Amino acid sequence: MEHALEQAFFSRDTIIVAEQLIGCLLVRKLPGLDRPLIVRINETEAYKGAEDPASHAHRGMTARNRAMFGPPGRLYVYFTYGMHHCMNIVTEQAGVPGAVLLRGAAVLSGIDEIRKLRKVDAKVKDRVLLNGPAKLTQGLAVDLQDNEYDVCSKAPSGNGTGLWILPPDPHHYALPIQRTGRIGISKAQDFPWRFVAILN
DNA sequence: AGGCCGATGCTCT
DNA sequence: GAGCATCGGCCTC
Repeated sequence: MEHALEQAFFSRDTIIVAEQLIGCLLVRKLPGLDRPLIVRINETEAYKGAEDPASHAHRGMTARNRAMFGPPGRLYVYFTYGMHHCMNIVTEQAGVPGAVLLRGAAVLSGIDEIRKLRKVDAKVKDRVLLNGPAKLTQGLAVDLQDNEYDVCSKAPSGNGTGLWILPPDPHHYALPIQRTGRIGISKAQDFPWRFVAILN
């Protein structure tokens, strides 16, 4: 394994982290799989604290959003709509809420296992397998058990579970990035805090 | 290609 | 009790 992104990467302004996570590789190790699942992040959104009306942390810390106030580099996973999970990487510094929602990715390795986890039939195209925040968590088997997991901790050896992030592949051209308003929210839709890789 | 809607249960007021 | 950082199916254009 190459060296994963360290805490210093995440301990910065949430918007910077959201933009720089585009093109990074998300690596997921699952029990019983000899090879990790690897995807390239292509859509993110930044969420902050009191100044962000759309953020779970807008009105302070609660049992659910506690991870957003903790140290950077950990996961903030929450359950929504009675059936879906969404995953964030915590940013800023301990005591200052912030997180980047991972909204979409392209599969680089482990396509068969990811298709199985997504429970899709053979007609579904690779391109749409992980193009949504709840599809991403389902396809990588991330749920509330992973809340507050430290993505900067050492990857597990053997057949344990782990998750970490690698910088963009240096052999790959940098992806052009589009910046837009966040989607799926009812407040602060004008904040341009969503980043999307322009593919092809 | 895009809009509407139901599913389904937790969180916060 | 209302709303939800969603998804997939079904409908119309």
